[in-house]
Amino acid sequence: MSDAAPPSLLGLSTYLLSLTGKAARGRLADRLAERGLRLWHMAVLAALADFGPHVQRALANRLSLDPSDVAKVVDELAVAGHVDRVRDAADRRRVAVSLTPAGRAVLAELDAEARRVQDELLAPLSQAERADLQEMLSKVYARIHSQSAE
Amino acid sequence: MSDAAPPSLLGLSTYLLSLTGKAARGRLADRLAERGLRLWHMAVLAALADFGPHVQRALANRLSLDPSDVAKVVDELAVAGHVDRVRDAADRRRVAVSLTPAGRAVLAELDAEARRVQDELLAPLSQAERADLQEMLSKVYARIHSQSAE
DNA sequence: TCAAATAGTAGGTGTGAACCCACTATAGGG
DNA sequence: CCCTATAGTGGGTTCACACCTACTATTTGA
Repeated sequence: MSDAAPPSLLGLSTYLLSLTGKAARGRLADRLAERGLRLWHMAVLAALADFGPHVQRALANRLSLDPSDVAKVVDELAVAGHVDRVRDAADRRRVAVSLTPAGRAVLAELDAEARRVQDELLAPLSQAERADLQEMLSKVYARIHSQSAE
Repeated sequence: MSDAAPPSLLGLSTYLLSLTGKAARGRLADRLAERGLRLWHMAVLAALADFGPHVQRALANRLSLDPSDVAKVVDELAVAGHVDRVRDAADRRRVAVSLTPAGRAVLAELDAEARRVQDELLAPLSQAERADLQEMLSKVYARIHSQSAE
């Protein structure tokens, strides 16, 4: 039912990135929402899976997320049984967060879900193109990330 | 200051798209904000420039924006002198929205601004890569758009 | 000519994200 | 032993975005 969008916008990669990014984010978020999760939950689970247990402060740094927001996300994951929180015996201020087997299993499902979203979203691209896209986005991301790290 | 992000997320094009899209959107929005504008203002100006005057309902269809939100955006653009609103003589319910010369000039500046953002964001890519990216994103967008149009 | 449909608009709702402050508990250095 | 820094947490603010509802003015068609 919608008419054609303005070509002068569609000629801007910036604009297309913003639109496709929103679509990607939205679709992934929808799948996560079916399990009562949001993107940050997945990000935390992924960080724990990739790098092992974290103190919350470290999670905040790695994910560029506010410590108080980390606390909330971790709390929700703990309630769901996806992570364990154990207070550090040596430094009782710190809380070590680690993945439970259930959390690892959920993450695997979320990853599969994400790949399904990806297949659907990138359907018009050939396998070679998808690889190129991944490569280019990685470069772009690397620059963004290093800049924000300053 | 930020540590490395989880590789299992960065391996997902979905996730990279979402991140880079957010960066693109954010940076562009920042530039627009300096002029007191938001992305929808630019979208409306672009639609008027590309397709000529629109009745508001047509703008809403073209941009997939709620009619009541179109009214607000158009109202702000009219106050700023970027668009004219004239009531249709034949059908006095309708309001034709058209670009003023000032609006056209502002749009040109916004476009230049967007291209600067783009150059900055896509700096790690060669010219050929940027063209490929644009091409791929166009395909992906076309699919998204046709789906939402159903 | 009257009922239904349509264009525009004012105002409000819900949500998610990003941020920020205050507070408690704990640790560590001088 | 105290002063400062740090980890975690609860609470709240702000903002943009998408959406929805109610209402007025106007047109159209039976």
